[in-house]
Amino acid sequence: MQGGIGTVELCEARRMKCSIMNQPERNTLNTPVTLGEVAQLSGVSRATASRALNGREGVKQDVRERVQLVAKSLGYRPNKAAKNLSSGRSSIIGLVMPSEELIVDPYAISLLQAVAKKAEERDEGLMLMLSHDEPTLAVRNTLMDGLIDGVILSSVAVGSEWVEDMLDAQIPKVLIGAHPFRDDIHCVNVENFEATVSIVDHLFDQGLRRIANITGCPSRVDAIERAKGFRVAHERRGVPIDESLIREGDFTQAVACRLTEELLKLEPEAIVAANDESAIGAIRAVERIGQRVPDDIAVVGFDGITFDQGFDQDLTTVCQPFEELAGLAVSTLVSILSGESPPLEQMIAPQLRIGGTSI
Amino acid sequence: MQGGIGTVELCEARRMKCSIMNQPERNTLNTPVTLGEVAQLSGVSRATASRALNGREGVKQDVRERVQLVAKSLGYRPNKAAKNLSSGRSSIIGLVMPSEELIVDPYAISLLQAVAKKAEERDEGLMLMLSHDEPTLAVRNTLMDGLIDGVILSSVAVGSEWVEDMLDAQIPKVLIGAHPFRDDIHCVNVENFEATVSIVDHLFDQGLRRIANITGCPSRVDAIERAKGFRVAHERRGVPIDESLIREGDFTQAVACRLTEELLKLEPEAIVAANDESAIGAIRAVERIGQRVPDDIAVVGFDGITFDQGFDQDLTTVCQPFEELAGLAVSTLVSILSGESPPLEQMIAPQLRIGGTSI
DNA sequence: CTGAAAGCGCTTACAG
DNA sequence: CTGAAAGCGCTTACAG
Repeated sequence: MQGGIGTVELCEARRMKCSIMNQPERNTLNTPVTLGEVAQLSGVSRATASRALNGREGVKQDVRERVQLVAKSLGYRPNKAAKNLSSGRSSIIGLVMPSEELIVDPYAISLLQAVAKKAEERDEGLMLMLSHDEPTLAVRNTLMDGLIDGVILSSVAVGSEWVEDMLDAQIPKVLIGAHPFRDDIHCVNVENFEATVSIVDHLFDQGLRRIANITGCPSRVDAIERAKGFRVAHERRGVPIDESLIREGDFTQAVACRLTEELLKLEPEAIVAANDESAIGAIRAVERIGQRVPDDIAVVGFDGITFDQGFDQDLTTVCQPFEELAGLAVSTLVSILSGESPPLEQMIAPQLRIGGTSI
Repeated sequence: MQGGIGTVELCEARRMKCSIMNQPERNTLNTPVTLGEVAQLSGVSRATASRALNGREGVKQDVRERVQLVAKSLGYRPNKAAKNLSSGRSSIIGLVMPSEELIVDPYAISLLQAVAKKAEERDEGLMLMLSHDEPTLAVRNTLMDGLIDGVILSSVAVGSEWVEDMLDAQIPKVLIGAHPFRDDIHCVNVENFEATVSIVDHLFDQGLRRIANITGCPSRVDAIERAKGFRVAHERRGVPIDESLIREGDFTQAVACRLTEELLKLEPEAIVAANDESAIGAIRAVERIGQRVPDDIAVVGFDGITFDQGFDQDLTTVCQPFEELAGLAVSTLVSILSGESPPLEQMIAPQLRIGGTSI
């Protein structure tokens, strides 16, 4: 360790400082190492140390390396509060989701998990902002408090008042999923439409023609897009649709189960459920009347989370690219915060997974 | 507004300052109001304003009120980074959960939601820390960064290495659920044992005697406690247990479904599932062989989240007091952080909910 | 390429 | 009861 005092001495100095000044106990055992200490031990000023550590240009290579080495060996971790205060960036992003959806919809949970992971990878903190009453206010406040830099929000809530408020609010944001009426908001989205076409095509390929559809909540864009995919797939192949086989679901097992009980009387050969939960509900109904999937009827879903759910059947479905989606959302938000102008809409094509419920 | 300049003038002043100094654009439209501005407009020093706003004693009543009024009318929001830096408290708590559990276990999600709500109510930010590889390290780092003050962790992960590490680490923490071998850690817990006794008693009251049990993961304390409850309930009533009716599950639908298929051959009159997911799996198995719940067999669960899950049956279960649990966890952590010594273990008795699957 | 200095917005002994 | 001042740990023009 060239230049400056040795590690041992500094440690000693720090210990003395602590005991002498009777520092108020911090949350950690040992007082954290500060930039000043790194600088001192590296024999440079705090300014230079800061620049070296933050990859700012204009630092001699050997100096940079020395500082970095010292920082590492000291286990230096920059104090985020100080960094935040002086830089204006907190490096925390908010994840805004409707509180109820989280409970009902495994999709929301998978998304949450993926965003948490990707945020961590980019060294961004993730503040959970489950919206109950006044989410827009809460977000705006948190933003004003300097606690978060911006938010990622799930479009599952698009349509509810608060999301509309939020979209209008001057808050750096990225939507996961699309908004039906607005194209002025950054969003990352999945090809719901084409993916549904391909899963219906898959059923056609099995020789199935009389296909039922349990749609999702009509207020949600993904549901609308999937419903459209169902129709267009038929049109493209010239297969007529029996309108009585199309029923409006709400993405839940319970409703899908009830709807399927009705549908089964019409003897469809397959059921296209708007999501995996609905597919599971459908399968339950089929089993209740003693029939079997896929021998008596094929069932397909959407999302690709049934396996994780501990569901015991190998569902044919479309796998949401959760991690890609989340990664893109995080990086898009970060680039907005950096003053860049990422594309307003970014699409990802999900993957079809053929399972045992359709073959 | 007595003392000091008027609101209009200050606003004017601020606007000028912004435009003249060509302030770097913050994340918000208008530059946030600072303590200095509140103080100036109130005709006091920043020190006094700070004391007044933070409810510190030693401020004349009328001064306090004036400052508070000014702060309110200006929409003052203290900058958290600054507050954090000078006070050493971030007012953010971490919620640590195993990433996988979140996907598999609705219990974890309900807990997450409840903790988010309660943290918000206490004006504590909630940082989500889903643990993948090195959670202890991540938590310790985040703590050292000054980003979080402490953590709440779910005991669903007790037994995994990282939790054990975490428990030993010098991190302010509260466990939700118990730890099998340690009583030196603050935890809030539910009466799993007694609750299970009471739900089995309920089955006895229905005249049922031949009762099966699908347990939870043997590594989890709640599973152990519930399994014990099942046994003790029998002992207390003097009802013999058929050991072949006790099977080890893992809290998932899939496994419970498979186990139930086996159990049904032994013709039990009822199945006590260790959680609602298992109960749902059991019901699926029952329906598959064309039998009905509760006519042919009664099924009960634990957790009380099936209703929200969109499950269409009214399950008899024990309702976890999620909000109480979460509220207690948050307040316990806060009191630890304040240097107080809350009780190490706090128990809550959950409520039995009689549904249509057992009567 | 580097450093001294000012500043981010708050809190808190220390004097009065 | 109140204020001037120092300090929390970092960043960033501004000079050299």
